[in-house]
Amino acid sequence: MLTNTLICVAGPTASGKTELAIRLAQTLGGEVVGADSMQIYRGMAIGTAAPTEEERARVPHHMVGVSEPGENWSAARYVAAATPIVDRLLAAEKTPIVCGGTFLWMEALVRGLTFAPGKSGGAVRAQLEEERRARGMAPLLEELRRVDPESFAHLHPNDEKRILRALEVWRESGETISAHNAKTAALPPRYRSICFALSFQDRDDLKALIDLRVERMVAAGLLPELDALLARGIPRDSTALQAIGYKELLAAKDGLMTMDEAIETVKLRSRQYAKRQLTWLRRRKDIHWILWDKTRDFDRALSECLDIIGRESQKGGIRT
RNA sequence: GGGGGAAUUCCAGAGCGGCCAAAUGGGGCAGACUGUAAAUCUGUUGUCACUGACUUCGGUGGUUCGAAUCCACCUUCCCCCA
Repeated sequence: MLTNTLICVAGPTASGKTELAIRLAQTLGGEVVGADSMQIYRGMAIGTAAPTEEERARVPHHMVGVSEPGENWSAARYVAAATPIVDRLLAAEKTPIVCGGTFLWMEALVRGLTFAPGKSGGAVRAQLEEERRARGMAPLLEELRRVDPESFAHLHPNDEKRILRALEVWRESGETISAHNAKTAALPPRYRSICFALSFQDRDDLKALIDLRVERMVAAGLLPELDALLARGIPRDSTALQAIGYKELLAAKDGLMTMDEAIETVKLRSRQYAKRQLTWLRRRKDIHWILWDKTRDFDRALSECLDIIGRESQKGGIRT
């Protein structure tokens, strides 16, 4: 059992994170801490492929299905909520198995990122949005160039979201986001961690599994699940209904496409999402890849992980 | 059976004598990512010996200095009248 280290289980959607995390938790005497921006919501189990009742009965899960879908989460809020849980587990000598598809959240938790001030939905942000509506991006871009030339240099002019964010941080704190990020990047990670990423050797196998899983979601009642959310009055523009699967079926309900087209779109968007996840993970050089050959063999994956954990422990610093 | 229309690069779809390896969108591939991240943004996408050359726009043959663009025939598809 590891007592001062957490294990991360990453990988693109449908790669088998949930099952591997549970097996690791069972073997190491740990508990699963979700790191997923959509599985965090209640009532979206089918569409987000969240761990089932049976799976959750095998080992305790945290940060999964804990929020009303109408709420808005962010990486910062997630870190604030998950850190005490991780600390509590470590204090109880249980290994936190951090598992999920939102790698920004996962990394922020492990590294202990402190985000620059300014919360989404704040007054400064509203002001910025208003200025953009009134005068367009050009003056804002010019302000960024003046105020934070470093961010200006590496942000693409079309990347409005990040430009607004950079200005928000500046106006709110008087510190540039580039200075803040440089500062936090230099900090040592809050937790020692060993990270695994699951994927398939051949991406076509991943794609096939994603397609299959979407079909299963539909068969399992994705549409009724969406209807239930709508019946509960979850706003259509909420973060939760931006989730792949829900937004496409919603479009079909609105008559923008047929249900079959919507389902095909869900498959497509899921594949594209998986690709983005892989891009994110590829730049992490400290990650241990576990690659499936055609089918997912969890016995083999588990023993591979345990070998790696054993080797990493030998390197020192990790108490077992 | 008669009349009309269309065939373009992975897909859709512009182009309608030279500025076309061919707009644009989609998809693919690659990348970025520090408070919405299942989001958002970027690059690239005929081949090669890649600031140049070569092969493409249903097929064959013509007209022309020059054709994806014009003509003839052929093939396939669509529509209308029977």
